[in-house]
Amino acid sequence: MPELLEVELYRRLAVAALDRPIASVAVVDPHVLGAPVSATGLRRALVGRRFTAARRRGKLLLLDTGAAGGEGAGPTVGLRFGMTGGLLVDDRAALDRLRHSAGHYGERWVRLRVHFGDGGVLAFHDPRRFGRLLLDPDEGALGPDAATATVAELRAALGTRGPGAGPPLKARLLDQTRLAGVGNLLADEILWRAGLSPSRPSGSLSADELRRLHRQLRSTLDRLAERGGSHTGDLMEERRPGGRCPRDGAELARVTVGGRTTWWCPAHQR
DNA sequence: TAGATTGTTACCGT
DNA sequence: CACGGTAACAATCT
Repeated sequence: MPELLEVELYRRLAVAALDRPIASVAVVDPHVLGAPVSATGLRRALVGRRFTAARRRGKLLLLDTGAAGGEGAGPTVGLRFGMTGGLLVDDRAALDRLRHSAGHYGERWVRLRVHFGDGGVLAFHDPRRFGRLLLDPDEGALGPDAATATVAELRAALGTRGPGAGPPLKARLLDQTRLAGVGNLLADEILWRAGLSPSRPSGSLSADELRRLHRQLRSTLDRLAERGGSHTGDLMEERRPGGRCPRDGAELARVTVGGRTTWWCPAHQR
């Protein structure tokens, strides 16, 4: 579920966890910790501190820490939500439902808890266990955030190797090191709205097509944010055999691009 | 039951 | 070596 739009909702929820002293950390499932982080190491890094800022870059949620009393910066916690991760603060969720979780947040899928001195708790929830907690993640490894990327940044992300060159356009949109935040559902929706084929060579866009893609990137994120998330696109209900293009009624094609299932309209996406 | 799933990454071949 | 495609990961849902 979590693409950029969902992680932004998690970020806003996480603001409620700021400036509260961290009393203890319960690693319910050690699997959520990346190899270099141990449960004791994480406790040592966090207990006695507090979260001071909730930031986001692409699909990565970043929680900066400082000393509980005031001065003294601590490590930054990075939360990567994988396919099914979610966040709860004081038992409130950013999203009412999560797919792959029987429509609710179950106790059995809580992988990590951060307890605050006031009795509250921040919980990391992840049925499928692709999510990870990272300490001081390399933010520079991610491309510019898709929600704020400029046309020039988008052009750089796609590459400029010229006509016929480069990987499929969709594969580049999904490459988090070039542009951060777009996942499989958003990529299909954006390309559908922009009228561009997912398999166009990434370097083959004209200046006009590039501007169109940039405009649709922005407007799609705005529109789906209003509607409630990455799964609220016009294409979503048609992602099935026999699904039809909501714009022109043509039967959608299912292909694999960039290793992901891709639905697109051969009639108007060029 | 077989097949699919919204993310990331190690590995393999060109 | 750089680049790009594939499988693997884990658990659940249709």
